[in-house]
Amino acid sequence: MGVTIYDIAEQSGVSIATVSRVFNDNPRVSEVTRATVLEVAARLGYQPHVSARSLARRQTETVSAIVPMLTNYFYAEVLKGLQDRMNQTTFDLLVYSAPTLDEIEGQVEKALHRGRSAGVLLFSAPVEGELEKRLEASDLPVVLVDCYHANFDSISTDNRRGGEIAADYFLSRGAKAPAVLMANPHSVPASDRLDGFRSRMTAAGHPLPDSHIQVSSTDYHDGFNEEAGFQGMMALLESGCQTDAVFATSDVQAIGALEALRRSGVSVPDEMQVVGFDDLPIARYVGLTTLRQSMHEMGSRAFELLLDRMTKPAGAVTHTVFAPTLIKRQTTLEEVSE
Amino acid sequence: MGVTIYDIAEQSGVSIATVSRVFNDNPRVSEVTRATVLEVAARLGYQPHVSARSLARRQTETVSAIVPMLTNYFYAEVLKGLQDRMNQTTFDLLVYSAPTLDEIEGQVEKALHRGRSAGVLLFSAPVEGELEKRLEASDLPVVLVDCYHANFDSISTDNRRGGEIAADYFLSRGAKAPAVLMANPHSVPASDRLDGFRSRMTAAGHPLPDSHIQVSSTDYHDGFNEEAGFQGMMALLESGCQTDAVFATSDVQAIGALEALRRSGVSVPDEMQVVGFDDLPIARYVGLTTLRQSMHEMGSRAFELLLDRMTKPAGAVTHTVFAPTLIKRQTTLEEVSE
DNA sequence: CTGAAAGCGCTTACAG
DNA sequence: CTGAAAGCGCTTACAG
Repeated sequence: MGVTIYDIAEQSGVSIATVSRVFNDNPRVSEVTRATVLEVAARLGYQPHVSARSLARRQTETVSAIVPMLTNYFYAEVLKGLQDRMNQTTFDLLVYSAPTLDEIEGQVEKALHRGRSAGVLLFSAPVEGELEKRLEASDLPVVLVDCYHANFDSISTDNRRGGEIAADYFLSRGAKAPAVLMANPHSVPASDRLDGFRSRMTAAGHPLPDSHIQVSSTDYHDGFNEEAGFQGMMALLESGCQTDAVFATSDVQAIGALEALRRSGVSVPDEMQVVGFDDLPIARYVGLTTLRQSMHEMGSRAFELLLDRMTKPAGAVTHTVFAPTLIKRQTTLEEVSE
Repeated sequence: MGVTIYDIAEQSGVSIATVSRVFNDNPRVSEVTRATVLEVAARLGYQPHVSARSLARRQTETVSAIVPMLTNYFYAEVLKGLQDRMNQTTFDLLVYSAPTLDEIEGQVEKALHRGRSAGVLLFSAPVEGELEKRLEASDLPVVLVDCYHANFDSISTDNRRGGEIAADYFLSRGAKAPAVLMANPHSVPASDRLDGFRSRMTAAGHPLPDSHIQVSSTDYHDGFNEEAGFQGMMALLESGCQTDAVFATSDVQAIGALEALRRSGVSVPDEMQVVGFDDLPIARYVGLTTLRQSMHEMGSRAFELLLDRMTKPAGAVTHTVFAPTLIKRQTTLEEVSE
């Protein structure tokens, strides 16, 4: 079948050790033999066998990413950043998906499987209990993305800060009775966004009543979905509370809310201001004011953190936090120049 | 480091061959030794080494997918379908991205690398020239997704039919001067959609003038992006042509177009009807009439085709085509019950 | 600078 | 039902 190192050795008149050295850029090979080996290899279309190489080297060149759901734009974009950075290397990317909490452990188990990958990127997972133990027990490098644990490198957005910015912005624009469209409470990013928002409102003397917090009624994507935003907004409108501003914990929820407002004939931003979170490409096209996350950069940095950890397994644990930035558009402003 | 087959053999008092047989479900092992081997393995936390296994077996349990861009919802959803199906097996998924045509070959080369994967899923790639040769030369199973080549199994949406349905629908609703927001012409799916639409208009005695075809001005995602739809719609409005209906070759383009219409004060659907393609989750929330593709199912079927091909390398080549379905919403209808 | 040899951790005929 | 042995295709000290 495949051309092996033996074929090349034979046709080049050298030993397999020398052929191997050539392909490992070992300097202890004369220029002339290097050239002939390369020439023969090219002629025969030789490629080193991936498995044989990792077995002998005791190390792979693949990285595993475990994400809740590819169809969530946030994960797709972070993975894109990861891939773009990885393309500068020879690493390959294995992608596992774990939509629900109980699936995470199983996928982590796969990713951690002996000989499978050189490192693991775990997305948006609460690292505790069995999962925590499993991760601690492994000697593979692990980087957490969009979540946190003191003992592992992590990278995430400052979600709490995002909530604070949203609250401050509403306050500065004179909102009297803001509400929050909240994803599932067990989602750490969502909770942090809510906490930041709430703390700022309280500090400003406008504590957020529980009735102004609408938790996602549907679990899909952890409550980060259009339907949840739509239903939440509807419930808010029907409850009769005098809400004049809504902070949604994601853009997709905000978009569902905008549709609810449109159908209900509530004008945006006059009667209701809306702020989302993420800054999806589409946000611009529905004129959504939102908090932008640096998704692409999170991906590329995540890979670099993993590389660092491979090099220095015992180095100090590091936590990288990106500040979200407020992007103002028509759901809060009348006039916008873009 | 890791626990090997030797450790288990020793502690179980059997040979490594027997241990191996147990883990390969070989029936030629007595129940009692099987039990003790399993017990010892569990106690030691044994996992077969992935690379060693594939080297010895001369086959891997990973599949490679090469997609243009994860951030494109279509690909994310198809991959989701793929993963869901793969999760019923022990296969893992390697994901490569090739945003531009000239990157495809390089990524295909990686995926085809000796010992890397058991099969390749190639998305939306024009299989011709060097790429075609490379694929033909390989003995790995290949399945094309969202593209076509006579010699390889493929799976795709009947894009031409989608265009026809859109045209028929516009005609039935009395549109006088439809226009098309077209993605990049080198995109085969986009061309097919346009062709179907155009042929039907011509057949009905309303041939589509070139001035009514707005080609994407931006290359991002092959012209399948909001900005392209926005600019295209703007150009159409400014051209002064009496367009009253627009078929966009994707939902994202349609959404950009809707924004352009909103800003220009053109009412939808009264003055302008809009139809997209894909049926993204968001389509429902902007009330977009569109042609739905069975993305998830395409993914799962694609994997099954690959499995079939692994089993029967010489079996007849097969082409699976999904019919798109028209989903009617507010961008063409006044009243909709959802 | 180069080669012979051991080893990476499995699988799989071949005997028994 | 079980074991000894060869082999998968590399890498890497160890000699020279």
